Amino acid sequence: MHPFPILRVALPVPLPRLFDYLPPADAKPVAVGQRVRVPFGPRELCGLVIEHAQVEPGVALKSVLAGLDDAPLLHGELLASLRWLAGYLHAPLGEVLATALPALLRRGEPLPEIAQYGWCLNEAGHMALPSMRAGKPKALAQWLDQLRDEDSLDVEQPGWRAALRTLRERGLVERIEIAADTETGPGLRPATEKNASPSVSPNPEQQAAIDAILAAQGFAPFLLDGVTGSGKTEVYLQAIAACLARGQQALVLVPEIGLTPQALARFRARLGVPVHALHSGLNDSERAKVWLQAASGQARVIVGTRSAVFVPLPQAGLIVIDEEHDGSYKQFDGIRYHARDFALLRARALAVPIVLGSATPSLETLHNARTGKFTGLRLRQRAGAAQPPQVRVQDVRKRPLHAGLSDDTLHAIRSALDAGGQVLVFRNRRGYAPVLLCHDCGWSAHCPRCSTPEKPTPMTVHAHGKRLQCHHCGHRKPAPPACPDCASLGLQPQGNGTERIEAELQTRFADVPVIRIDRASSGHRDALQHHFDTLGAQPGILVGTQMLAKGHDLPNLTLVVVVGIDEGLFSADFRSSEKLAQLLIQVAGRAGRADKPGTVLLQTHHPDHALLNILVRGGYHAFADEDLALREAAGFPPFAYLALLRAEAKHAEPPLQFLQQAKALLLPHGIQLHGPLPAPMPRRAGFVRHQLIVSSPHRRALHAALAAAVAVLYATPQARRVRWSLDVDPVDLY
DNA sequence: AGCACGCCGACT
DNA sequence: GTCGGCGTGCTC
Repeated sequence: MHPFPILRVALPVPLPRLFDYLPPADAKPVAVGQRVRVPFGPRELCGLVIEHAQVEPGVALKSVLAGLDDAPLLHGELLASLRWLAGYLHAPLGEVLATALPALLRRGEPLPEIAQYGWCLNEAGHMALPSMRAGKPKALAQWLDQLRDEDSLDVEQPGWRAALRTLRERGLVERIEIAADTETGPGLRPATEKNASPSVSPNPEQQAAIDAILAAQGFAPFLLDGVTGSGKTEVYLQAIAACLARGQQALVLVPEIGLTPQALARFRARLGVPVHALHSGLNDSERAKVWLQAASGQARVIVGTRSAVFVPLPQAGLIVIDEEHDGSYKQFDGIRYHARDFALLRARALAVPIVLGSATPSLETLHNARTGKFTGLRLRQRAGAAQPPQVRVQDVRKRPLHAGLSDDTLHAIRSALDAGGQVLVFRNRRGYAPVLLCHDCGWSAHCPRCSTPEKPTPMTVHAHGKRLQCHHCGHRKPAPPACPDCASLGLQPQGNGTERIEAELQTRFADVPVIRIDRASSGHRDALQHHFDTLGAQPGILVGTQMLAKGHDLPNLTLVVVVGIDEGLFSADFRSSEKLAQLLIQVAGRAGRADKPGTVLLQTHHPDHALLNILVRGGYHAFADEDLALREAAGFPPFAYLALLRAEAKHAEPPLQFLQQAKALLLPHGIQLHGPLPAPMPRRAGFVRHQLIVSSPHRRALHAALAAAVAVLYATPQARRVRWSLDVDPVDLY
């Protein structure tokens, strides 16, 4: 038989290959990048055509049922970058594409309408205009003497709704679809001097950073390294404005917690063009629209969280990653991509500058800046001449503690409140107490689904001692009234979570509001904002976890208390000290304003700990020097490349067998292997977990080995008996 | 991952 | 006598 044309299709199944189909019966040509509906076993799936090929069929091919789009959905740079990503993560292309596409489009649904509409006076309107009474409708009618973009109404004509309704009822205006090249009056598109609010004049450091970014040609990675309040956003804004002025698109990635309505409002006000937000608050249809608006070039500025790194940028001019060290850029399940790293790849492919901003850059990024791969830009001045906070390490050994707080700390809180200030108490443990212990026999409450005889996982006490909850699997149950082992009534919550600290502070400082901020108390961003709004500028205390480390402005924050960092000082993971240092610097950066210097109080039982002292005396960069040296000596990133192969199942044998086989496959490639070993959390939600760490000082060697092994692993029968995953460049080894 | 086919326990 | 448990096999 002669070879004949076929379509190679990526499908959302965990199989590392493409599937071949005959063109659809209707004989309409299907281009690469178009979605197709195909039969797959007993079901139908939506896939994406990746290649055309001339192939001698080894098997009888089925036909594509239908092409779903008139034009390719993915093409050019984005399609090429996603193909690269699938290779880099050793993941099936179909799954990578399913992760990258908005859910609506991945399901094969029709493209939502994204046409933009404008309003203008019709003939009757032009006739009626001179004789209209003065007022809102007349003012709007005058403005609508030329076609105006619908989006610009909000900005240019506040309170337009009632006026527009009046004009419509009188039949004086009409709504017209705006084609991409239609001329519109000075509305929001394109940017104009008129509606972009004037920029603050940058200080010399900011100006130098802006100049460097604007002078860049083609791919140019920058690290914008500046402390809190040093004005990184101003640099982003000016770089974006310049990008818009060239008629290009800008993509801005922000951490999950950073995409606040205020931040968006600031971008909108300053840039004078619509800013398209892409975050978890949007529904499927809204997400798909923003994605398609980016693809069409209508969306000029896209601000989004991790998954926004997948928007098409046909006229790309700039990518910005704010708080580039933030952990939320890495996806921890499914396709484990790192949005910062993928953004760097895309910037290279798109030949545009990319700005990574942080007060506490990841050690990878810092290393890249030091070796000259990235251009380092420093901002050292705090805006408005704000003083850096004073940091005090407080030795609490042998001191009495009240819900974990020392007398000195309580006094400091009292003084700060009396001076009209606000206080933030930071503790990285949720709940009331981390452990429930029997004072008589030593029994303690453990999670039945996450514990092993060797490694029991305690359940955290919640709801003032009434409930137990496992923070690893979410398992909940009522706290027992008596010890299950000895029937003693002497069950005591041990240790202090945010809930207990809140209770303690409420009784001691009954005259001010005490507000707790953690995952349990503020489920969504609006609740979080509400908490900050209720406090306003009055004296008060905020108690919370990581969520407090950044984001919302507290106008009068003068004291930050950090409790319970000692666990973090001795954690075994190679990245735990980096994370702790970043957290401490970020939390500390929130203290103090122009006229009110801030104080940071670190309570610790290890006042002599080396990391703590380097950090307090020398700041983040001194810490980074030290930690980078340790990483180099120990052969950890950024001086080596890692991958983590994990497997879990109800019983221990299948994961071990699977990883043993993986080890046998990887061994001949001369890379370093560590394991298989029980995972640091050896059981979770009833699953036994093992892992194999794969590393090499050479990226190419690591990937060659992984590629060879993974191909076999997908086909092995052992793989069916476990849930397994490969994490390339794992952020930590947990 | 789904989904079907295929062989062994407690229910109408 | 059946409904259904999940083992294993396949998907162009």
